[in-house]
Amino acid sequence: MSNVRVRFAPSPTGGLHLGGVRTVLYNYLFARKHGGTFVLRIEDTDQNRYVEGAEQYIYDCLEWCGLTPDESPLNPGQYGPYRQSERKHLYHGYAKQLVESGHAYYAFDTPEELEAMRSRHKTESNPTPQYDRTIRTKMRNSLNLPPDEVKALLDAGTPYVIRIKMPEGETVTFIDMIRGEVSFDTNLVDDKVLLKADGMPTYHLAVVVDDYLMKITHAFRGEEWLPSAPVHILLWDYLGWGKHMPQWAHLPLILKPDGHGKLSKRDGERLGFPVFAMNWKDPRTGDETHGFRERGFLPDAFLNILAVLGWNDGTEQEIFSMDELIEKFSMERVHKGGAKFDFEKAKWYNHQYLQRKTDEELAALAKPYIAAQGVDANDNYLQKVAGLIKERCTLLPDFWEQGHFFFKTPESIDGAAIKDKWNDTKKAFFEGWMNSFDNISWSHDALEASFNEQMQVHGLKKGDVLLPLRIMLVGGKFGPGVFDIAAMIGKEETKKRINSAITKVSAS
RNA sequence: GGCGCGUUGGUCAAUCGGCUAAGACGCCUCCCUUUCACGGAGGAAUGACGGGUUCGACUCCCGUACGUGCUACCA
Repeated sequence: MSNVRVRFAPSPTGGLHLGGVRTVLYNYLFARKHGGTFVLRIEDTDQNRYVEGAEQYIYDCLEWCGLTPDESPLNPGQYGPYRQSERKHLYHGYAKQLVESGHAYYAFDTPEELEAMRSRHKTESNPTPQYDRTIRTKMRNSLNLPPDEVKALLDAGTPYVIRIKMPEGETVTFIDMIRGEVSFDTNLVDDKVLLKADGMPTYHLAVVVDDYLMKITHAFRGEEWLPSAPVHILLWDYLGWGKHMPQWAHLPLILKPDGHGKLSKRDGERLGFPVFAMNWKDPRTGDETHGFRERGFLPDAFLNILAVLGWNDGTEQEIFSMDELIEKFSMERVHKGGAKFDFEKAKWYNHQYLQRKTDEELAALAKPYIAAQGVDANDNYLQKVAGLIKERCTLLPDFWEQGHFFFKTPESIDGAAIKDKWNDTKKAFFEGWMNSFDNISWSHDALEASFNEQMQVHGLKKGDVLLPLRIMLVGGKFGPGVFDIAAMIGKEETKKRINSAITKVSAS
């Protein structure tokens, strides 16, 4: 086991976005490839955003994907606790240490005062004034207040936050595994809050403290975190942990297929595709957001889709097994730019994965969808059906869509397509063919042979009766070979469907 | 507005100075199949723009444009 340790650190505020799953995947692949440890840490420092069930939902998603963490709140290692809310007592000391070393300070400004500051300094050219090196001299903080007054305020239990004191005129530079060298001017970064008035750390403090304490060696997160990276880099340094700082990689964003901006769950609902890994029902609003699992995606296909959304191995390979991904993945080959999500290609992947399954596996996968229609098919029959229709199936629910006629008599048939050129000869043909049923073995080949024989008898061609037969049996112009279907559904059912269609066509 | 990051066909993308610019999805045509799908063969479609550097630039540098992210006591 190497010393590589990575972590996925979601905040349990809702469903797990496909971008989040990709971050998990990349963490997982990196850990496996390097024989390291994959940690799941719950970032629940904002109690206002706590959502019932969201944490469990994350576990369920990871389980469905097969991306099980080596250490997590459910399976603690030696670096627990793994929920930040349970680590609350750890952070204050570090924040205080930063104040004492002069890299942070107490700020007593109330939300109202901050609000006032922002509106006071707001101008056309500076629409969002920041609490930065120029503003901090005008606020109520331990940098400006006399020491005894600060002490009095503290002793009186006045609410305060601790802010980082951004240095002046420095350039913070670091090497991102994907982007290479990235640098920031500290004059342009504000004094971020490190410890909130409720005693909880903000992300900025927590991520540094926890990554250090959990001995994280490589930190991967979305590109949206890049602007606050200098704060984290500085914190690692100020806390005296510089040489232990993880290597960073900021992953490109996943964007909307149309329009602009990053992909949100709303886009999925609007464009008709899932954005979350699994269905998520918000307990507060009751709103349900659709997931890939319920849409009928296979977890391995889903993961393959995400793996190549921003990464490729430099060859023409499109389909990768988990073992291949582990072997080939490298952060350096992750694309820098954001990628628009393409649902059509996602479906193509799922179709590919479906084709690679055995009929037995497909039957097991399709069974719940068939059962949901009130059909209790036996496994052997289901397997044969699966083998016959799988090329036509892209998503799991397609097994019913494409194969329902194997289980139930079609409720309605496209009669017009038969009636068009219907005549007594054809009627005689079908009756004659049905009469031959008792004299043949019920198989694809025998059915086809007797069908051809009857065609000769009545002077008909395939084009005259093959399509009508299909419609009689399946209801429309789709499905696998007609004789395969007849062979499967049996003699009585075949006769029943033909007779019913003849009656219907003759009557109208 | 400021700052960061990015920019190869409609989409995902290869290319690490030699390109007549791969491949995949999607689209179109044809073949196979008297259904649909699968499969096969073709096709249309790409380096944002302007300057450098270089024998040579999609590849390196600079600028511009555009896109995107951040700019909370949210993550």
